[in-house]
Amino acid sequence: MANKDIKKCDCTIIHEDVVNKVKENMPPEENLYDLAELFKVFGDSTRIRILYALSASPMCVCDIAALLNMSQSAISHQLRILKQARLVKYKKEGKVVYYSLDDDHVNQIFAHGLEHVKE
Amino acid sequence: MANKDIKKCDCTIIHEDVVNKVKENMPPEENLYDLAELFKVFGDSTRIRILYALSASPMCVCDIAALLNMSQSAISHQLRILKQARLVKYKKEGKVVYYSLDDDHVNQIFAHGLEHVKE
DNA sequence: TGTACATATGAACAGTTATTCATATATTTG
DNA sequence: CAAATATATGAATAACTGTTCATATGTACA
Repeated sequence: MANKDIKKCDCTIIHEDVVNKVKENMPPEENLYDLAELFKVFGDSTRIRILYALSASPMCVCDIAALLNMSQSAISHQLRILKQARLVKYKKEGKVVYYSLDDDHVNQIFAHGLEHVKE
Repeated sequence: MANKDIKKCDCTIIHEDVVNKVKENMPPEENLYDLAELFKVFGDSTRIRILYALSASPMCVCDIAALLNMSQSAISHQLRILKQARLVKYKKEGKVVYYSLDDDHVNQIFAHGLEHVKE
């Protein structure tokens, strides 16, 4: 019953008890999918640099482009992705759009990630 | 001088002071690159599910494949990536290879990520 | 109203990536 | 040694992604 959708795997289930127990405690598929989507956003050095920059100060698009030495268009595209992931927010002042971090978790996720990387 | 490599950006630097200050406080390019590489590993739902499963219990390759209803080969390929990122370790016992989490940060990164996703 | 400028966006292209398939390696057991 | 089984791996392919280029949108100001 608990195994009814185990079929694609081409090998014997060696420890059925372990598999079933772990399966019971797995979070909903959807949560893990969303989590992967979130980390996918962090998984690009341009976006990481944008987030890091914004954690220091809100900035407009041109400033970010200048800071990272990249085209305005490239930055704008990436900001859209960060916006969709609710990681940055923006405030329009005339022609200029100021972006800033939208979430406290960002810094904490960063911190733990950096610990890992530095070891 | 601080601006010597600002050239690719096709727009005016609106707030040079902000840009320069943020630039001074940016971590080394290399660290941010490594950080992005780490998150890239988390940015796939198969790998996320493997990590989550292993956080519940060490498992062998066949068990993981059965649990996730995927081919042994696909799991093995992903385990190699997780191994290279030093996120999982393994112990060989006869024919069977047991994988387990290799890092405490994993759980903490997970936790903060889930907080974000659930909001 | 027209020009300049900050930002956004769609299409295209190049590079990357996850899975599959076939097969190799290694270990156990008969 | 031969057969069975657990795992690893290389090649191929399909899908995805980041940047560029061209252009559109929207605002300020002369």
